[in-house]
Amino acid sequence: MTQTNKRGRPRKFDEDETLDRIMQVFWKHGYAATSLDQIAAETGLNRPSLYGAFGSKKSMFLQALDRFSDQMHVHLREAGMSSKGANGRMKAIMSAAIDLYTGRTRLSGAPYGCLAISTLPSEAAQDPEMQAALEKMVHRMDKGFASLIRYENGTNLSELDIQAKAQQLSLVLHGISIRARSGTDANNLKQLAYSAVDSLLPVT
Amino acid sequence: MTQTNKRGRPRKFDEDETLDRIMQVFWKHGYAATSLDQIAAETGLNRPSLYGAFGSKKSMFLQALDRFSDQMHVHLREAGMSSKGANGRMKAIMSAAIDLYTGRTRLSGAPYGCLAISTLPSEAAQDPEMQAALEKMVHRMDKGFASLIRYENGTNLSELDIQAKAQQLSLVLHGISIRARSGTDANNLKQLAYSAVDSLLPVT
DNA sequence: ATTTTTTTGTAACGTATTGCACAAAAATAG
DNA sequence: CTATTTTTGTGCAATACGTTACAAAAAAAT
Repeated sequence: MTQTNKRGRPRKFDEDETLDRIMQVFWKHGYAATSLDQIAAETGLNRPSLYGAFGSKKSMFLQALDRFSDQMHVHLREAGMSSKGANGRMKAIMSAAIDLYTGRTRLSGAPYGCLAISTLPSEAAQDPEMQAALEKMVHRMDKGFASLIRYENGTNLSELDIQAKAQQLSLVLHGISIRARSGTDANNLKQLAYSAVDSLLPVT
Repeated sequence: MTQTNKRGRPRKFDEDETLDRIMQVFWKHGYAATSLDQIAAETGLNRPSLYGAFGSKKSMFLQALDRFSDQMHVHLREAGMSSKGANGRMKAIMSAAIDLYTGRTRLSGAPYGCLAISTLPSEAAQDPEMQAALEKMVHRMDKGFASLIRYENGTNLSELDIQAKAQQLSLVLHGISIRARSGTDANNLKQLAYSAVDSLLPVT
């Protein structure tokens, strides 16, 4: 198996746990306004150790982003399983996303919105890698919503309509992330999200 | 009238034109990643002159933001006058906003999305003034859309529904700003926006 | 012409930044 | 026990940052 006993001096920290803390710092302050000193203070490591484990600042950020994306998708997928029908499942997903965005989840400690939507746009115009990361996040969400609609669809919608509706739902969720970051409370956001779901995926 | 002849040495630059250039720099790079040296290079002024005219970096940014907000509202209001009916006017507004977000306007030179939505979220969590600025931008858009719907409404919608629909439309436009920043082209965004308008404000 | 007021531009200050060099420390391998 | 490998932590290098001081310059006022 994965031989965990390597040669040299053992690490003092857990890589995943540290990456979670790194994620929190970027989530709060954004990319540019976060310094490696802040990260070092928050994780308990010093800069050279961070460097050795995660590479440059940008590499740290992109790794934290990947981790966020994966954890968010697990979180939303679980929420979507708790209901039946496109409308109900999508509302459950929206509710879970809003809980995440407003700091009501183990994963998120404060109402910081979506890590990607809150931090990437300000970097995207000056760095193609950041723009690509943003595009990837958006498309991943589109794909997830499309596959849900496709699965629940009673052959009523064309593939084009499915993808259009999925993009509409992503749009709404991104707007909700902005509003979460601006201070709107969770109940208010859920009302908004639910009526958007009702108009896009009526209960029939 | 406003006596433009003041006592001391005259300014070498036009304040409004300079603020427009400052706006462009923040628009592209965001707040934190923009340095005063960049602004100085782009405006042709040196840092002390910038300081004298606009105050601190944050003060510069907030002034550029106010200017953007005003110019955008003029731009959208004009677009909304060119059509009739809630559906048509809102589509015209969406189209104008997307032109602005994708750099097809005199005001915007590149597909940088909305200045506020692209830059403020990453600062909002660590600075209450930035969060307040974001909230103000969002609410101003809500109010504008609500007043259009209210004006065009045939007494069919309650005041609560009007405000809900206005918030939905803001939500959609904010999501579109994100997508513009991620590289989606204008035609694609307009299709998205138009079908959102159709589902929220049907032609009856 | 002299004074007054304002802007300009150089220069500096103090701090914060990313990234790295290097020796000490801590583990395994032989 | 010795050699090898990896991590740790101190410290530093080189630069970039926002902001302010200050003297020269340029206009109006007296």
